[in-house]
Amino acid sequence: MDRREAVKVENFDGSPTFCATNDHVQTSFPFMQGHGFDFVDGDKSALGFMELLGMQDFSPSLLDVIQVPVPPVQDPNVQVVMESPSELLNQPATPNSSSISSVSSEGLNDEPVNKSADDEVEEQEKNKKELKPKKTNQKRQREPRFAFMTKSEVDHLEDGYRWRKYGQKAVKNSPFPRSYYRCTTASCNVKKRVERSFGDPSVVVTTYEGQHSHPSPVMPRPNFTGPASDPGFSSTAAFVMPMQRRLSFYQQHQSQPPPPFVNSFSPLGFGCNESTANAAVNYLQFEKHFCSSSGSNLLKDHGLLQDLVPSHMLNEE
DNA sequence: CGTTTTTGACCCGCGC
DNA sequence: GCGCGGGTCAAAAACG
Repeated sequence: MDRREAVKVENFDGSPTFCATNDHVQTSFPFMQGHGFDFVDGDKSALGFMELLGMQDFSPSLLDVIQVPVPPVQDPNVQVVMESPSELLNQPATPNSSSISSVSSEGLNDEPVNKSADDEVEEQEKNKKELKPKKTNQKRQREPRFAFMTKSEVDHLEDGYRWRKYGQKAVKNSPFPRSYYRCTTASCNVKKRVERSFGDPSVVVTTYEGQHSHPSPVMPRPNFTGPASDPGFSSTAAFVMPMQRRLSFYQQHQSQPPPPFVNSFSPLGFGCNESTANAAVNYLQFEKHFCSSSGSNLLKDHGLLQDLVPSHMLNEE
């Protein structure tokens, strides 16, 4: 099937969000709204956007697309920047690159360092006395995060990595719970949250936090023929495959070399569910673009979907 | 039997 | 200070 349509999905706060559909899986980027991407139903530019994301050799165009939406009162070099409330929202409305890159580095590169050996011992000693001795003199550090919405009947979309669920919480004002997953790879600190949109229960909102420091553990099956028998794997394949495209995108537009694991990917030429691949491409592209660059583009969310979109974006409508 | 999920309790940040 | 909500822990259960 090649049916595609553009629909509108409501965020938790009721604000509309563009969402393009390709068959039964669709993905949207709420943060685009209000920055030249106020798509409406049937908007052809919206369809083109999704094509850029998932279907064609889109890499340069994708970058352009992302760079176009410059929030008002912001430096043109800074695109859409989402930050944790305690870190950026208190800052003036003229963020500069340095603040962003510093956040990026602390979130992405210093992850294993923020706990010294002394802290480790101290923590263990405290452990005997208290149940959960969290550091009291240090704010909990947040990884860069971004969310995307995917129209799917499956809550937990496969993305090529292995996740272990470590929590589930009821979401305020929503009948659907939020699930918390952590990458099962030992050294990898990536987390993700999965929840269904209250406005449209068919939409799954996936929020990724951090960046994988390892290749996807999922390998293709030799005799894989199609998605019918194993939808989960079809999604997995779809999410792994775009790495090649992702690499070329990175090499063309990033000043620094891609992480080693990107190059370590072997070509995966097996078939996949195209619609799921769209979501996969979307995620991978945006993960790369917003989470791994050294500061030119960094996207963070504030936790929930409404947090993902800066208030000035939401209020622009 | 190892791994993953479930789930209640707990921690933490924030607003009032 | 207190309450609320988000996020995490960890023991027990479930699963393969």
